Parts: sequence; structure tokens; C-alpha cells
Amino acid sequence: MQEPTLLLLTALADAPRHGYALIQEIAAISDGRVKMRTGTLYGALDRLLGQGLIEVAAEEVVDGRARRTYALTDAGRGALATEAERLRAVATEAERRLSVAVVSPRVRGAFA
Amino acid sequence: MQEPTLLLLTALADAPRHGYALIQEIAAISDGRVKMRTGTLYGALDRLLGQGLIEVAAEEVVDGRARRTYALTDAGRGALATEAERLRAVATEAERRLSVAVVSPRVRGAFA
DNA sequence: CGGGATGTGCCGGTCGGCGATATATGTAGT
DNA sequence: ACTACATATATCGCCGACCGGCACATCCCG
Repeated sequence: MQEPTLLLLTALADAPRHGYALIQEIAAISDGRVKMRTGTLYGALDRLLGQGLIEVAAEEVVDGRARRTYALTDAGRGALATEAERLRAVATEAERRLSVAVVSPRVRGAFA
Repeated sequence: MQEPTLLLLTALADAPRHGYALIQEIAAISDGRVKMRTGTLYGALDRLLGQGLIEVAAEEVVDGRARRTYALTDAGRGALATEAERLRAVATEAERRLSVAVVSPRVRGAFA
């Protein structure tokens, strides 16, 4: 699972949302750094529907505009929890290794 | 940056290693779950060299076999640290949202 | 002498992300 | 009335990363 997909699931984790709201939510989560395009969004949505990680929670017409609301399934919640835990583990390991890195001779000299 | 790439940088974070050793190190990090293929490895290595995140630390011949050892550059260490922090943030947000999720009516009934 | 571990490298397929584009309606400004 | 922007959904083709498979070479063990 790649990051845009993970962000999508994260944006659905606390409450069901429709496509356009997801784009905004992801921008908010990432402090404006990630601007998901509709190409990425609807492709990922289709894929996640096929994988059973999300489902269509509602289809309604608001102000003349169709709106389809998606929600995480139990499987989606599980997948997100697993993925989050795995990523945290990798991040922790990366940081641990950086901190115990073999100090280069040049830098080691600073402690001599 | 994708996960195989992140794993590669992580495997190089504590000490320089050569290609084959990286495959084994990544398997160890992931508890045997990730078996990186050579196609992925050398492709990523080339890319990371081009990006200046890693460098060739040594080229030697051991037991008649050529061995090329790679090491993280300062830029690579920085990129890995940044990436690890970002991933941790996403993982934390995902877990937070899962925990504060709107409880569905069906489940909410269990608390009534 | 065959098989497995060590070691590097290429090639083609596949899949996900991305930019571009299209369509349609509501709202606000001029 | 016209324009522009936000809301909202959807498709298409390109590209880059990943991956499986293959090739090549040496060393060690049975």
C-alpha cells in the first residue's frame, strides 16, 4: 500500500466522507502539503472498493450535485491499523539505526 | 519515496553494506516478510546514487567475487530522518482517528 | 558433479500515481 | 448578464517504481 492510499484510509478513519471532502481532508491532515488529484482519488477509491476496504455509505443529491459518501469497512479499519503499526515500526527502526550509526573518523575526532 | 526504497536507506543507516548484504538485512529488519529482489535492489540503488542519497563506499574483490559497498550520504541521512518523521506522523494520525471514530449505531448499542 | 549460497546485473510486465481534461451546478462579484 | 471560482464526479494516457524472471560467475559442501 502506498502513501496516497494510506492517507485516503486515514481521512476516512474518523468519519465517512465523499470524494471532494477527502481531497480537502487530506490537504488538512498533511498541513497543505499533499494535494491529491482526482485521478489518484477515484482510481484509488475504485481499487479500495474492489478490495473491500471501503464501501459506499450513501448516494444522495445535494444542491443538484450528486454526492457519493464512502466509509471504511471493518476490513479497512483492520488494514489501516496494521499498516500504521508497520510504518511506525519501520520509522522507529530507521531512527534507531541513524542514532547508533558508526561515527565516521572525521566526526569522531570531535570527541577526542 | 516508496517503502522498498525506505527499507534500503534504513538498512544502510547504521553501517555501509553491499547489495547482497542489503537483501539479507532488509529480510532481517522486516522479520523475514520482505524479500527484496535484485531487480528492485539494483534499480533503486542506481536511482539513489543519481539522487545523491547514497554513494559507493568501496569496490573490492572478495574470494574472486566483485563486491560494491554502498553508504548513506549526509543528504541520505537527512532524507531518511525526514521520511521517518513524516511516516510516524501519518501513522500517529491514523491511529488517533481510528480511536476517536464515530461509533456506529449498532456498536453504540453495546454501551446503552 | 550437482546444488545452494554469494554476488552483480538486465529486461519486460504490471500497477499505482499524476496531470490533463471533461461535465455540471451553485455562489459571488462586477 | 457575464465571469470566475468552489463544489463534485469521472476518464484517459503517461511515467516511474516495483517485481519476477533470467543470466552470469565463483565458492563451498556433500
